[in-house]
Amino acid sequence: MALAIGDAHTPLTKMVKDALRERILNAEFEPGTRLVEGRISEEMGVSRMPVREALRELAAEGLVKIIPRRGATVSMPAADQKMDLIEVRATLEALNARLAARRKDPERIEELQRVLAAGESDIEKSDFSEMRAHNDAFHTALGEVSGNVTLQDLIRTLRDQTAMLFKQDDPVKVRETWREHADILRAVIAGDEELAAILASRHVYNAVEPEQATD
Amino acid sequence: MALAIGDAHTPLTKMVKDALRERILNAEFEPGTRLVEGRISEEMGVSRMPVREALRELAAEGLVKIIPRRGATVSMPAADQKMDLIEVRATLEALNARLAARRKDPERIEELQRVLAAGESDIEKSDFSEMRAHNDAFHTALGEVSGNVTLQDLIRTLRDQTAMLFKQDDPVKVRETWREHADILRAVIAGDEELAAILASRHVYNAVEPEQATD
DNA sequence: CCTATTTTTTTGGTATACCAAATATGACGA
DNA sequence: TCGTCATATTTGGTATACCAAAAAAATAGG
Repeated sequence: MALAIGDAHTPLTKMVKDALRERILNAEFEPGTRLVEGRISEEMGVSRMPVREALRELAAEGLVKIIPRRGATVSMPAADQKMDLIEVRATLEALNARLAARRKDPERIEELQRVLAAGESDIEKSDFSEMRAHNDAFHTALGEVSGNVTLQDLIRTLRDQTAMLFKQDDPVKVRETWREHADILRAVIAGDEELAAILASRHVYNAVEPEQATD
Repeated sequence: MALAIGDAHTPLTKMVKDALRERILNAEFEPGTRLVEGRISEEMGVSRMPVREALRELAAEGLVKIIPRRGATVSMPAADQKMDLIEVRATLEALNARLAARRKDPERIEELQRVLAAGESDIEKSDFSEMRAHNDAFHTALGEVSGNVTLQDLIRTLRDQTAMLFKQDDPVKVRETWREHADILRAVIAGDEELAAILASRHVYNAVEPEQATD
């Protein structure tokens, strides 16, 4: 009993969450499986509270579905929701780019250029983990150029929700990705709202839709 | 001690939340005021748990800001965030209408027409509370026509966040609102994505910006 | 074999109580 | 007066324990 990974001092909620997430992603728990609080808490040797919390958070991430009075079940993310997510995210990223092109705050733009350069140098070094960080940084910075905090929050949430569904770091694709970043930034600097919006939207579809669509 | 409104059997969390919300909206608590869990729970005669929960929910609504290890403070929504919210909501409502016009599920459309008729009859009867319910129903139904659940969720959240900031039921405006609903529905039925999107977007600006909105 | 009823599980919601870590506050000495 | 250290508060996180309402499972009846 008790969690296999007994890192004292990391919140139990997080441990429970990670454990569940892994099992879900490993298909150890198939979609539709009921996740009974009591059972999990017993199995992991924690009280129900951190389990509840973990389930809630997983629900926010989209891995679990909670129906009132029915409890939590493993939800099959991908498939049906996948296109929905992409559609929404593309739309918001487009709005974001449009606003960025409209406001184009000089300082933030500089920051963007810095991140862009960093990302491009990561490609040379094939440093994927740095690249991922810079990718996030680029999108974050772009969000800051637009200046719309609400929008940023939503996009971040959507990014979290799609993150694990479509993650992959194909060397070819990565190069493509940063080329697109450069294009978007160029459009933003030029103040071409329409172009920036279109490029940003397309960027989402490209990054997220590998080759073989599961749907 | 204890909540003034002692409705047994309504969750304490909700009572706490409502009480806090009211005081915040009444400016009894000014923006920036610290909301100390212990103090509130004592004052209202409940334990800290429902207070925490209430604060979290209020944070989700945007009335309160929670900074890690710093606790909750009253945030001043409106002003700066207002346009952000509207911008995002308008964009998403536009996407929603666009998708609705694309898929136009016959059954849902019927539902929409029913709600539209109900809303229009509310106008005759000047039944504002019914009207508000039908207004929600209309938007919900429109969301269902589009078929994008993710989108629906986001829009609902945004609607919640804007609800109390811009609420008003002016008899004249109300008539306008339902005329716009009719226009949107017409565009959806006609399958005119572009028009539906534009009308839906404008609808948000109109409903939310008392004077007028020509963006 | 299917349905109605009873029993057992679960979920939600809450109280109470600790504790460690982080923050706020106040007193103190430079 | 100012920076620093000690002390008091708070927040987060968790355990444990109840309870009512709702759902699921088991059982009785037709």
